[in-house]
Order: sequence, then structure tokens, then C-alpha cells
Amino acid sequence: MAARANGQRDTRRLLLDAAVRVFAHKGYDACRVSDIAREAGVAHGLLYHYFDSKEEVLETIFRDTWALMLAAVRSVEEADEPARVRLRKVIAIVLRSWELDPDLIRVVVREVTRSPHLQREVDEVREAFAALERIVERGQREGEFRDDVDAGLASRVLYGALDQILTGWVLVRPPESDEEVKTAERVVYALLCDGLVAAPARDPAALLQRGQTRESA
Amino acid sequence: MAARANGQRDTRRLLLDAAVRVFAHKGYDACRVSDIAREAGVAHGLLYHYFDSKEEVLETIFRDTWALMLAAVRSVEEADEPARVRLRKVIAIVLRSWELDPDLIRVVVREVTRSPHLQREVDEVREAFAALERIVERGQREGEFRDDVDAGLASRVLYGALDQILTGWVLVRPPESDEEVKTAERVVYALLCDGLVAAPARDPAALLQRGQTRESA
Amino acid sequence: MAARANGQRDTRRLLLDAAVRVFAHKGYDACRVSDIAREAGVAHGLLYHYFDSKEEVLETIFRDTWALMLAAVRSVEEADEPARVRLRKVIAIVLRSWELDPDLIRVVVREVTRSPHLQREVDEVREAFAALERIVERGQREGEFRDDVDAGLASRVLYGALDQILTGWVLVRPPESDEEVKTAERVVYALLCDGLVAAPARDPAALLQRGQTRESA
Amino acid sequence: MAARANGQRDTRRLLLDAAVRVFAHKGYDACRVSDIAREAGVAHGLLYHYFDSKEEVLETIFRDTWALMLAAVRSVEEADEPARVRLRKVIAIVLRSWELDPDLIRVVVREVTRSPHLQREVDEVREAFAALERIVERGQREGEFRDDVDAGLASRVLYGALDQILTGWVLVRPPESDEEVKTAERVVYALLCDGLVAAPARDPAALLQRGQTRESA
DNA sequence: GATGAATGAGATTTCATTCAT
DNA sequence: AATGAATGAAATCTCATTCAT
Repeated sequence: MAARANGQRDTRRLLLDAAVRVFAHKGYDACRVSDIAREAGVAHGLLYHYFDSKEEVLETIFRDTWALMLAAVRSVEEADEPARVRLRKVIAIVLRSWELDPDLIRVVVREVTRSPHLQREVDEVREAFAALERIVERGQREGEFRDDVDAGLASRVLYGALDQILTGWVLVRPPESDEEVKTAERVVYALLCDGLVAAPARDPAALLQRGQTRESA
Repeated sequence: MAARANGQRDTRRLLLDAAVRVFAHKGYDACRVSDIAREAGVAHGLLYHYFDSKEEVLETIFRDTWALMLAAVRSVEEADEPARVRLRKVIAIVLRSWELDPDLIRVVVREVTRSPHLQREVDEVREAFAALERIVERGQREGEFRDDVDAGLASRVLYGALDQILTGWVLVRPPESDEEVKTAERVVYALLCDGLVAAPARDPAALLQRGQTRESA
Repeated sequence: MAARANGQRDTRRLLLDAAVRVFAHKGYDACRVSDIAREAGVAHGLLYHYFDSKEEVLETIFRDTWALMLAAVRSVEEADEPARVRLRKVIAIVLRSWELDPDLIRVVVREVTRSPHLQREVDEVREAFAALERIVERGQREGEFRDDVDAGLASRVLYGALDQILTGWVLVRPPESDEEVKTAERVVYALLCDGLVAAPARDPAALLQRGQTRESA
Repeated sequence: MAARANGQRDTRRLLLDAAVRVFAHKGYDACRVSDIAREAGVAHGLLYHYFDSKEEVLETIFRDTWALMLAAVRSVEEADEPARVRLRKVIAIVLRSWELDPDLIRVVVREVTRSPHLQREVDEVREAFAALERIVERGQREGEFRDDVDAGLASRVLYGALDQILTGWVLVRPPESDEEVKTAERVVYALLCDGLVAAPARDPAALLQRGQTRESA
């Protein structure tokens, strides 16, 4: 009906959006192709006009999402700001993506370990990862970040932290407010930049900075 | 044959070990019950003498592994040492588990995210998580760790970092040497405790810039 | 092939007819779903488009058959004829159904006892039973049938007689001719209406003996 | 334990009794060999020392039960009494067997149609059937029963009536009292002997007889 | 006689994918 | 482009039966 009147692009979009919702709520393995089709309001056979397989649907979602994420991260990467600011912005991009489309993030987070080849083959994922690494590296090169830690490992710590927080929102409890998202941003940023050890071990300036951050939250 | 001569416990163990190997190499969803049985050298029906279902096998592996992990973490938790040392030891426990049984860690890491209900139902997993959180809390209580970050969030950052490094070893490339494992330990520890920012870089200018970032975010 | 060209209804019918033949020859429990599919000339998976399970196929056959039987019995039930005539017609309906579709009757007769829950759950079966009882009751109310026997018990005797004759045809030997069917009709009718005892044989001595029997039983 | 101390015969008996209970409550197909063994308090492998297969257990129960039934029917068959009395006694034997061992009767009734070959191959069943037929035949030969009905058909009507009443007790509702069993006996006897049609169609003596029967019930 | 671990044929059911219409 | 009937590979799980101890 409505679908029949749609052009080719629309139906494809319809199917992708439906797939995001269905994958988010039932999981990739547990849902059937016909669930996606029903959610999209089309016959399940039609999915195969637009995608080669169920897996290609997931892959497309991944690719698209990571492409957007990648673009955002890149725009930050190249900005002429201190490394700390770039790091802060990257954290915000990732964690705030939750608010833009929780179902989408839920899918990307939940299914990312599903097919190891997805992770390796989807260029965008690799690229996004590399971009994180470059942000750390540039910070080190410019002397703002310590250079006694491997940038690759550091970017994995960063990615792991973000991923784990999103996973918690997906699997345990979604953030209750905008404020909770911002708190998470602040914590990841604070830990990654300044570490867990209490101020006395550091210089007084750091103490002050943290104090301000707390009040502005 | 050989299996027939085994006592009850032996065959159960045989099946669990075989399952770990098979899950590690093919993944839980992709492998069949008969793959496990073949790997164990028994008829597939026998698996159902010891477990109710394929899923119960995974659950058992989870439970057992996390119970061990939990015991190790707890013994650290209660030690009378500086929080930093306790943190260091926990990181070592988790990352060195890789060397003890890579297949097992591979399974636990890879499949825990795919089975959200397992993650929630297996008490041991929840407990291990809680133990991490308590280590952070105690460090805060004793004044060694800063108390302006939420302990729950901080423990998730810690867990995420460890998980992501293990995942990298599983999916991308295993550590080439003992040294590489130790390097990872050192990096996670360094970042989590002291942060990424190089101490000398902390100047008043950074303060100002962060203030700007907050408003523009 | 041929099946693919069929409409939805046709294939469903195809499967039901095939199931009747297969159930009749191998029995419900002994046959496999793939036997039904092969008999229908379709892939076995197709059965699950039309039915939820093998059991639902049997249930459908039961329901459909008993609905027909019930309709026939009801039309007799309401006719304005002597009770004896109504009884005669009901007997004819049941026994002649054999000629219309022996396989079907074979299935219904053979499997109804094996599936107690079906017997209870399929309304049509219960209803048909109730209709038999009402025929007896109405005969009693109108004074044509004796009212010193419980109508429920009497209808069970009637049903049992019919069922047993059909069972004999199914399991021992089918009727060789139309005439044999009619003979069976006549016998059931004669016994049920007038009893086994030859009218001339009714003498006072019998009375006395029955009395003795009662006490000695 | 207890079983271990038992001689060969006892364990066999133990298993048969257990099988009767299990078959009665779960049905032959639905129960497992291990259910029988557990009920008997022995290991399931032991069943195969006494019986070749699960089916042989059922067959043995059938054979034994029908042998008893047959003996009882035969003793009646040869008694020097009027045919009506013999008929009355046969009905009593069958219906009262319910009271002696409901589980056993439940099994025999429920599973008799299971394996067509059981019915054909178990000599005792065929023999019992033949005995019923001979009772009718002898009644006809001696002039007490009408001879315009086929004895084979008449005995099937009789058997069907009894079977159906037992089936009702098994599947719908067991008799609530001794009295209900006796009522059933009386009804089957009355119908089979004298028929359903009200007295006016018969001779006055019959009316009187029935009247007495009613009061003595 | 007794045990119960082990076997493995086999059954039902699911569902991604194809393709005639 | 759109439909959904049809396919059939594959997977899990069951359980009667065997047999070493």
C-alpha cells in the first residue's frame, strides 16, 4: 500500500529502519527476516531485492552508522584545538549518539561482536578506530598527552570505556536523563585525562579544574 | 570406548573442555551440539545426560569461569594494600587469565555480550562486577582515589578497558609475548590511575579552553 | 511444480488429504511429518505454513469430520419423526460414512481414543456425543423410549456399538459389500431398540433367575 | 535395595505393576522406559533383562489381563444357566474389573487400539472376543435369544458398549460409587436384552421385570 | 542380577532464501 | 516492484536399547 507507492530508495530505507528497530528489540539472531518485513509493512521476499541476505542488512546498518560516526570523529580530529578538547568532543559524539537514536546504538553495540568479520571487513569501523588512535597520537606528538603509553592501547581503553557505558545503557538500564549522559561524559573524560588517583598526588591546578567541572554539571 | 571407561565427572569435564574449544573457534551460535560431542569424542546424545541444553553448557562455562575470576578478585579486594596496588592486581588477574586459557577467555569475552540474559542471570558475573566497583569505592573512602567520579561508572570504564584489550587479542591479534601482556597491564593501570594528560602540560591555558568546550558542547 | 501453482487453500487441502491417507495406513504416532509431505508431493517444511504442528493436522481432521457428522446428526435430531426412525437414521449416518471415506473414518475412529485431550478439547466431538444423548432423551420424553435407563449411558452404548463395528472394519476386515453395511445397521438398530431376547422366550422363569443373578452377583 | 533382595520373579512383577501405573497415568507413548524403572525403583537397564522391549511390557500386561478376563468369561460361558444370566454375568465381570484395578483397565482400554497387531496377535484378546460370541450363539441355539441377528455383530455391539462405558470412566470421569457401576451393568443388560423401545411395544411381563429391576437397584 | 553411561537413529521444527506470478 | 508459497538444509533434542562394569 504505502510501500507500493514508494520509490526504490524509500523502501530500502523503510527496511533498514525496520531492521534497526527489530534488531534492537529482539537481537539479530533471534529475529526473522519476516519480522523485519512485517515491521516495514512489506512482504519478506522484497527484502531480497534490496539486500543479498539478512546479514547484509546488518552490515549496511553498521557501515552507515560508522560512516556517520567516522565523519563526526574526523571533523573533530582535524580541528585546531588542544588534544584534551578533541578528546572531550569525541567522547561527547559517541555517548550523545545514544540520544539521537537509541535503537541504532543498541544494535551497533549489541551486535558488533557477532561476526568478527564484520568488524574487520567494515572499513568504517577500522577507520573510526584509527581516528581515535590518531587523536591520541597527535596529543602525544604535540606534547599534551604523555607519550609513555602506546597510542593503540590507549585508544582501545577509550573505546572500551565508551562501549561499556553504552552497553550498560543498552542491557541494564538506559540513562534517565540528559544529565546522566553528561555525567558519563565527564567521568570518562576525567578518568582518561586525569586518572583515578586523588588530587594530592597531582598539582593544585588540576584540583581546581576538577572542582569547576563538578559545579558546572 | 575411552569415554565409556570414564566416571561421570570425567565425561562432564570432557564435554565442558570440548565446548570451550569449539565455542572459541566457531562461536556459540555457529557451532552445533554435535561439534562439541565430536570434539569430546562422545555421541552427541550424551551431552544431554549432563546438560539440559546447549545453552546450559555455555552458562556452566560462564559460571565456573566467573566464579574463579571472582574468587581471585575478592582475595585482592580484601588485601590490606594501597588502592593503587589493589587496582594493579585486579588488572593483572584479568589480563593474565588470557595466558592461562586463551580459549576460555575468548569464549567468556566473546559470548558474554551476545547473551544479555546470561549476563544478567549468572550471579557470578554480577558479583565480579560489583567487586570491581567496591575496589574503587574503598579507594575513594580511604582517600586515595578521587571521590568526584561515580564508582559505578569508573568500574565500567575499568571493565570496558580490560574487555576491549582482551577482545582485541581475541579478534585481531593475540599478544605475541608475555611482555606484551605486561605492557597492556601497565598502560591500563597508568591511564586509569594517572590519566592521559602529561603532568607538565597542565597550565592555566588548558583550564580556560576546557571552560569553552563545556559551553560549546 | 504443480504444488507451486496451487492456491493457498488447495495446498492446505492437499496436505489434509495426504495426512488422512498416511494416518490411516501408518497411524498418527508411527508416521512422520515428512511422510505426509511426501504423500502430498510438497516439501515437509510447507506443512508448517499451514499448521503449527503435526498434532494440529490431526486436530483439524477431527474437527472437520466431526463437524460434518454433527451437522448430519443434528438434521436428524430435529426431524419430526418417531424416535425409532431418528435412531435408525443416525446409525445409518455413522455406518455409511465408512463408504464415503474409509481412510478418514479409520483415522477418526482409531486415533480418537489415543488422544484423550483431543477428544475433550474438540468441541465438535463433545457436541456430537451430546446430540446422540438428546435423541435418546427426546425419545424418552415423547414416551417412545423407556425412561428407566439413563440417557447418557444409553447413548454411550449406542456410540460404543457403532464405534466397535467401525473398528472391526478398520482393524479386522472391511465390509465386503453395501449389503454388509446395511446388515450391520439393521443389527445395531434391532438390538438397541428391541434387544437380544427373543419375544417368545419371555417367561416367568426368566424373571426368577434374574432375581437370583442379582443377589449372587 | 529392596529390589536387590528380590528374586527374579519379584522384580519382573515389580516392573509390570510399575508399568501399569505409569501407562495408566501418562499413556504408553508418552512415558519413557526410565519412568517405568523409576516407578519400580530399579535401573532402567534392568527392564531389558525381563522384557525384550518397551512394547513387550505392554503386550505382557495385555496378555495377562485378557487371560484372566478370558478365564472368567469362560467359566460363565459353560455354566448351566439361562443365556440372559450368562450375559448378565459377563457384563458384571467386565465392568466390575474396573473396581479391582482401575489403572490396569485404564491401560487395557486406552492402549488397545495402539498397536493393531497387539489386538490381532494376542490370542487371549481374540479368544475373549470369541467367547462373547459363543455366549450369544448358545443363547440363540437354545432359543432364548433371537436368531435374526448375526452373533458376531451382536457380540461386537456388546463389546463396544462395555468398552465405551469403561472408556468414559477412564477418560471422562470414574464412577463415583459402587452403585454407579451397578447402574451401568443394569443399563447395558437392559438395553442389550430388551432394547430401548418402551414397554407398550412389548409384552406386559417385560414391563414388570424391568420394574423390579429398578427398585432393587 | 543390577547399574547407568553411552549410543545414535530419528523426529519435529525453524527459517533464510528462491522464484513463479 | 512486490508478493508469499514453496523449498530444504540444518539444528536441537529424545529416548529405546546396549553393554562394560
